[in-house]
Amino acid sequence: MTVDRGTRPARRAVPSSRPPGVDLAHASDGGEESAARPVPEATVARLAVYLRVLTSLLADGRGTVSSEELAAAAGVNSAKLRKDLSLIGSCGVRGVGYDVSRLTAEVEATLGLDSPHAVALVGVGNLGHALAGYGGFAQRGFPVAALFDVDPALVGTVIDGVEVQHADAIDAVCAARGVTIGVVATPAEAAQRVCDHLVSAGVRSILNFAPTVLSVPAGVEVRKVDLAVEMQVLSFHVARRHGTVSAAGPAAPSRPTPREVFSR
Amino acid sequence: MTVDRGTRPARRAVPSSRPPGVDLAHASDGGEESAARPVPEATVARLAVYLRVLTSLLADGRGTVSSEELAAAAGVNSAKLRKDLSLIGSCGVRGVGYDVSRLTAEVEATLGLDSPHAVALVGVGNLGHALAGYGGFAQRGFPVAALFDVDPALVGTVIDGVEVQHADAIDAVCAARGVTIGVVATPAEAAQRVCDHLVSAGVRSILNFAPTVLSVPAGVEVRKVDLAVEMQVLSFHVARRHGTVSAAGPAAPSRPTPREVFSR
DNA sequence: AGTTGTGAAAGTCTTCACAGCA
DNA sequence: TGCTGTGAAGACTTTCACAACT
Repeated sequence: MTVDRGTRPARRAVPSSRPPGVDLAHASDGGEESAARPVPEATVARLAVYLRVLTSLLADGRGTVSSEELAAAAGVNSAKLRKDLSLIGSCGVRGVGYDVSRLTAEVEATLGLDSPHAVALVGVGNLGHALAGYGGFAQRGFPVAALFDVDPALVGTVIDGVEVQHADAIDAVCAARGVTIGVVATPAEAAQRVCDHLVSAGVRSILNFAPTVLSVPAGVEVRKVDLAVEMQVLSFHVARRHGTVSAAGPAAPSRPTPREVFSR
Repeated sequence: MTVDRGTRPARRAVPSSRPPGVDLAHASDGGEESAARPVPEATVARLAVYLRVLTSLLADGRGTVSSEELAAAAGVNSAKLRKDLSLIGSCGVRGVGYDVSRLTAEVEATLGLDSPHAVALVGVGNLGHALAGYGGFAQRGFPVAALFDVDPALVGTVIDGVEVQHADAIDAVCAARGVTIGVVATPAEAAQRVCDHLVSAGVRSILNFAPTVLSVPAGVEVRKVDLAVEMQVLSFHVARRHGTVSAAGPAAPSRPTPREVFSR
C-alpha cells in the first residue's frame, strides 16, 4: 500500500541543522530535560513490525533475542534494526542480545500503546464492514468505539456490539467517546466531508481508505491505504518482467484494453 | 499502511554508478536501443496516484493540466511531479501544460496497465471476502480470476461470479488461468505456505495482507499491507500529541493496558 | 507571460564496518 | 568470543531555482 504519509505541512521552512524525525520528549507540562531524541518516520513504521515479532517471541517464552534473529524475522537488515532500537533508547546487552519482555515494553511505550485509542470507523460498506468485524483492531488495543454511515439501511444495525449511527452524529459522538483515531472507508466523494467532521470533533489521526487526498489542518496526521495503487505498483513490476518466466505460459495473451475507471 | 516493498534481494553488490530505480526497456526479445531509463520505486507509487487524478480530469473533459494543478490534486509538490513525469519520458508543452489524455495513456503504459492482470485471491475470510466483492479490482483492470480458501463451508460458494476453490488447487488453477498477481488474505500461519504455492504456479507479484513477512525467491515482488502497523503509527503520533488538544476533553483517561495480541 | 524540464543542492534513510563492552 | 551501539560513507529522494521553450 502506498503509505503516503498524508499532508505533512509546515516543515519546509526549517533549514535544518539537526537530524530529522519526530521529537520524542513527551512535551509534558513540566519542562524537564527535554533532550528530545528524534525518531525518524521510517523507524516508527518498523517498530510496529518488530513489536509483532517480539510478541510472538514473548508468547514462546523466549528470554532474549539477537539483533540478527529479530531482524531476520522482521524482514530487515540487522544494522538497521540496531539503529532503530538505539534511537528509542533501548539497551541490549553486548554479547547477549535484547531482553524480549523489556524491549517489548519499550517499543509499546514508544508507540503510545500504553493506553488504548478509541477508534471511529466511518463508512460501513463493503470494506468498512469487514474492518468493523475485523477483530484485530480491538485485540491490538484499538477498540472500535463508534461506527457511522449515511445509508438508512445500515444506520441502527449493530456490528460486533457497536451500533451504526448516522454520519451527522460524528462530531458529537466522537467528542463524547474520546475518539482519537478515525478510519475513513467511504466512497471518495464523501471522504473530505467526513474527514472535516472528524477533525472538528478533535480527531488528530486518520487512516484513509478512500481514493482521495484528504486535506487537513496542520497537526492532523493522515495515512492513506490505497489498494488500487498497490495493485498498480505490482502491475508495473509484472510488466518489467521481474524475474523471467518460469512455470505457466508467458502469462495471459493480450486482451481488450482496460481503463482506469475509478474505485470503491 | 506500511508499504514494505518486501524482499528486495540481490541488489547489494552493485557499487552503483548510475541512478537507481527500475530499468525500463521492455527487455523485448529484439535488443533494440535499450537506453533503459530507470524509474525510481518512489515514482512508480506516485504514478498510480497521478493516474487516478488524470482519469477524473479526463472524465470531466479537461484537455490539459498544469503540473501545479495536477500536483495539488495528487497531494505532492509540483517539482516532484514534473520530475516524475519527465522520468517516464512524457512531454508536456511549456507554457501550456500536459495533454490529459496523452499523459493518461503514457502513465498507463508505464504501469503496465495496457492489458489486464488476472488476480488470485487466497483467503476468503472477513477481509478477503470484502476484497473479493470490492469491485474496484475488476473495474481497474485487475479482474479476480480465482478465489481460494480451505474452509469447507466456503469452498464451492460463489462470490461475484467466481467460485471459491480449495487452496490445494492453487498451483493448477493459477497456472491455467494465467494469474499474474496473487493476494494473500489468510491468517498469518497459512500465509507462507500459500505464498509458496502461488510462486510455484508462476505468480511473480504478491500483495500480502497477512501479518507476516513472506520469504520469496529473487524476482518475486511482495508488497505488504498491515492495518495494525498503520494504526500503531497513528498511535505514535497521537502520543506525541501532534497538534495540541482542541475540542473534546484531553481524550479518554487511562484504562487497562492493552497488549499486542496478534492480528488478521 | 506562463509553464515545463532539469542540474545542482539539500535532506533523509540505509548500510558498512568496527570500537567497545559483557 | 559474541553481539550491541554508532560514526562515517553511501544510496536514494526531495526541493530549489532557473534556463529553455511556446
